[in-house]
Amino acid sequence: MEKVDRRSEIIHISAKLFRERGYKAVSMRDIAKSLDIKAASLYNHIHSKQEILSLLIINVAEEFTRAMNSLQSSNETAIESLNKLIDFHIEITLRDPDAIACLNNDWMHLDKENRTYYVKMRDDYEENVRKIVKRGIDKGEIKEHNIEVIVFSMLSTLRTFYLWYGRKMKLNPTEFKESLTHVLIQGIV
Amino acid sequence: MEKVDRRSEIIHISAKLFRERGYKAVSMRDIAKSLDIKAASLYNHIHSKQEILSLLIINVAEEFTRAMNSLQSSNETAIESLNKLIDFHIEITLRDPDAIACLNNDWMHLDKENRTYYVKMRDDYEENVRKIVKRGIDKGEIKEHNIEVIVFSMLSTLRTFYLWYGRKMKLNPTEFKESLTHVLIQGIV
DNA sequence: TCATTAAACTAACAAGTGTTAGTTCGGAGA
DNA sequence: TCTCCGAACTAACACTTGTTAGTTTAATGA
Repeated sequence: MEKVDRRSEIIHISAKLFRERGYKAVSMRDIAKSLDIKAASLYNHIHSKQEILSLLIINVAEEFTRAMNSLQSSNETAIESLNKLIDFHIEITLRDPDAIACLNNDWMHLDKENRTYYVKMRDDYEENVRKIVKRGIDKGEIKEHNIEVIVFSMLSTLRTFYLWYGRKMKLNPTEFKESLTHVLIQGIV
Repeated sequence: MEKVDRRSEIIHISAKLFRERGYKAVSMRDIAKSLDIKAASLYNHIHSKQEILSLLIINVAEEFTRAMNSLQSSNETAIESLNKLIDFHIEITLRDPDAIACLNNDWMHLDKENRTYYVKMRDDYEENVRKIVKRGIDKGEIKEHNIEVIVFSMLSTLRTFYLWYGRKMKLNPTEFKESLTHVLIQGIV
């Protein structure tokens, strides 16, 4: 009954291995061995190693882009927007931490076409966060600090969340979300 | 007069390449080509590719450890300690961003011995930050949030600082330091 | 001037890389 | 029962990897 198709199995196990060692350090034979088959058999299900990487990275990047766009449309306060931003970062990270690790660490190994596409999405994403913060400052919701510093500190934390959750953190997602939001927005003093 | 020895040249150019593509994706022939020599010639100056990586990572890791230890001894407030922490993170990052990139992304490619040593240093380091935050909470300097969330948010930001500085940030180090300290400690609202 | 030496070179190695071609095999549908 | 066909296999390919051995070269110091 547990009929999950091989293709998804390959992609999931690859994500796990790429996360542990990085794309370049994982060979097709490594992936195959994890599934108890031979490397050549992988090609019955996927076209290339590169395809696995693009699937992993582009899918999750598009997911972030969609989440960001759905934020854009509503007209709420900047702080409300940032709250939702934190929200979906946590949600996506919990759903697929391995893919996020790949995105963070191996995007430069995408082929030219996908790399360009990814970098465009990333830049647009950051620009949107910048706009939210700017809006908050203009309306007096956010203190007048350097925008770049705020954006950078927030995104650094959210992007490397996958490294921390489950390691030392015993909170459930809801508690964690609340705690993180406070720390990122109200500060610690 | 510009007599910098080859060994340091090799290490610096390697750091730059490792940062761009990752340790596994950079070959000895790549490093050699950057210096306009052949791969075999590298071995007149270094013992192995692995040696380059350990030098880069262990040196900067020890630098962080030393900075942390010098913090330990003084008896100042937790906030003052965190201020100094931010300080030397910025300072070390500005001095050697490439080595920090290697440390962040390629530590898992260290040989067993150095990997164990590095992980020990990293864990001790995090534990020390945790202690500072705990001290701050106990003395009422820091709000009673989940310690792990505070430590994680702070270290994530400081560790990925190398990715941001120089890209969009036009501030000089002093201005930047002030801005970052405010954001990390007082929050943004 | 001659011996020494650091640092470059060429050539080669064994192992590992992603990938393709062609084959085998067992189960599903006619 | 026979025919397909997906999914595994073996074998091999062309190329890249880190590294070693042995050689050349140009500069230095006696």
